[in-house]
Amino acid sequence: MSATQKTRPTLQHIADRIGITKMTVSRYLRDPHSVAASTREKIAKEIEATGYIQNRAPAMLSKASSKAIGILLPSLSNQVFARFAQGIEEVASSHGYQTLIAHFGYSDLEEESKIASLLSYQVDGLILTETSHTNRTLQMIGTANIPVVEAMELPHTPIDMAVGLNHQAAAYDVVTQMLNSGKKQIAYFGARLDSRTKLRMQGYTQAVEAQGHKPIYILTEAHSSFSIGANLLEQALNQHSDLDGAFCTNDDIAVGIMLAAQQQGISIPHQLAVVGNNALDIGTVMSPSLTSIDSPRFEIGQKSAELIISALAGVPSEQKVYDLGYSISAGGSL
Amino acid sequence: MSATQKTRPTLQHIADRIGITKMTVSRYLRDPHSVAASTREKIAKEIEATGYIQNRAPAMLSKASSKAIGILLPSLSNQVFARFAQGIEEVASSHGYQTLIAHFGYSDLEEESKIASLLSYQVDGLILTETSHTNRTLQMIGTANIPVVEAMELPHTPIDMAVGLNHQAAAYDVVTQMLNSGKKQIAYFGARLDSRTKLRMQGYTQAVEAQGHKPIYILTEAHSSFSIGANLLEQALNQHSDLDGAFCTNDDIAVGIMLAAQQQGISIPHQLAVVGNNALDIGTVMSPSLTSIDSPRFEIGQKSAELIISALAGVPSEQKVYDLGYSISAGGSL
DNA sequence: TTGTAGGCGTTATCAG
DNA sequence: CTGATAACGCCTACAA
Repeated sequence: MSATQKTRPTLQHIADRIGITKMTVSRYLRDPHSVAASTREKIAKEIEATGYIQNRAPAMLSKASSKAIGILLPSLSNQVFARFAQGIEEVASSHGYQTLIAHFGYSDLEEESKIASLLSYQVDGLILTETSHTNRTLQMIGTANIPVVEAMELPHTPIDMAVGLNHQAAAYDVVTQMLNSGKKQIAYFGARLDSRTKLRMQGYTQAVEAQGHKPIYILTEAHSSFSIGANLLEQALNQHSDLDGAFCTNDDIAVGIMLAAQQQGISIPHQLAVVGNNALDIGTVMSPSLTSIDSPRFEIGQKSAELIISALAGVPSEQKVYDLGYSISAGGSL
Repeated sequence: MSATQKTRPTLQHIADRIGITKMTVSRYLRDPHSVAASTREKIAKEIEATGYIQNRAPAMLSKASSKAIGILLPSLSNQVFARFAQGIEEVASSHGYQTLIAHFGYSDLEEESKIASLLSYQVDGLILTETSHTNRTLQMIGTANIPVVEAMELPHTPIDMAVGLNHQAAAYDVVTQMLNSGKKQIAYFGARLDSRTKLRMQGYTQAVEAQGHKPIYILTEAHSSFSIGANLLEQALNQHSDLDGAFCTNDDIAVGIMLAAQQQGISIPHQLAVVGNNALDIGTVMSPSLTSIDSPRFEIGQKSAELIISALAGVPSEQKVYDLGYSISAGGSL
């Protein structure tokens, strides 16, 4: 902790103390065995003593490469993206890449600003989690000329690559199951109206209309939460007293609905079937447990990182869009 | 989208097309009114057309400044840190600073590696969320010579600055309330044993011992979750059939306990009082609602960012440790 | 095995 | 108002 010097140590500092040139120190850092054993020891000792920290700025300058992948998450408060980020990081770190995380609160403009920021740090690749972008975002990504993966969905015209699942089909499937179980008045509960909420709504609508029912939408612009779920149920019951099913854009809302329903003595699934999305842990401790559409988030993260890294290694993937599927986590709420 | 050039546009490219030097373009970017009106228009047009993206690498090289603040979060799946990050970003962005987020899964070593990474990108300041660090972490921070805030807790010997609250006192207070309400066999439920879990445990222990009771610890190394809460309750009831209170390190565990208890017909709070930490939204939709210790996370984030930015502006704060207090969000579970 | 020269993109400084 | 120059720290390429 004897910080005699005010400035961060550089290769030059280390070299000077030993009486060699910075070039030798640079070589040591990349491959310790490329320098003489005696030199090696001296350098190692000095690096240890000074607490030298690598400086990526020069590499960013000369090669426009930062060994970093930028990750854009819609929100930090949504547990869904934690496993996704872990999948990315597992693959990235095993290939010597760092990850830089930014979040944009489901806002196009905020996404644009965060992407500009990440690009200004010369990230080598980008992993996005929305498929709707501003024109300037698209332009920046175009000029940056780096590999980009849009994760979670399967856009018809991806910017570059995409890894995700068919949310619409998943919704169609499970809503059809609900109908087949005898439910007739199923409402769709959505919040925040991001693109996945809309896709699920489409799948829902197709399923109910296919059986001759009218879709019922209970929507809010608010950020989703457990308490919003509870509020939405109240709103739905006021308008549709014969409601017997709830298909929810996520588990937060689904759990909020279950808890509110049970407090009113509505039995689940007998009087009201509830289905969510994302299969979060909380659904498993509910009674009955929550039926939810599960997605391979960790694997989507892994695959996204693999695609970026392959592209950076000069091996662009032939296939541009990967569908990693979904499963239905069956619970007692349906 | 006519990407004729493969390389990212630079100031030089833009200058060449107009027939001026890059220096003028550089000036324009920092202050558009520092160049002649006619020049200004030409530059603006060209920047718009090329989709120029700022490159921070040279600034990082020459001034060792990146206009970025690094944030280290223990976990992305913990909702607690979302508001905290928002508080930081609100202040940072209003001062022209970006944020770079990394997470370390409550691991010292992972924290060290993420800090090394952030420092290699020349972040101008660091906001940490743990008070236990490896020696190498401390050394790196020392040599980096940048302002550092340890947020959430109130360490006795902060690295530099700290903003947080007294978790131990909060725990003492609320456990004392539990005891005063007539509970005698209160257990502490902890997971993952991070430093805040330990502080709360100390406060709990002091409170129960002050009234002549023996502390009961129900702990797990596992990552906390709703289902872990349910499991821990089962374990606790096996060992202590007369359990009448549960003080939990967080709301995930508390809610898991409440749901599991209610499924067994245990009435809350009559037979079992439950108290959590963090006052998450889910607690408000439980029935009864969850009593929980609430913390000013957004404000902690704001204050942390303010301290960093003041220090960077050359106005170091006299006071090094800020206690932002806590409140008890009263619910029916106590 | 180690050293020297040059360059990456931007900005501070000084000159015109 | 605009231009020329040098510097930041590291790595590639070449030289000894």
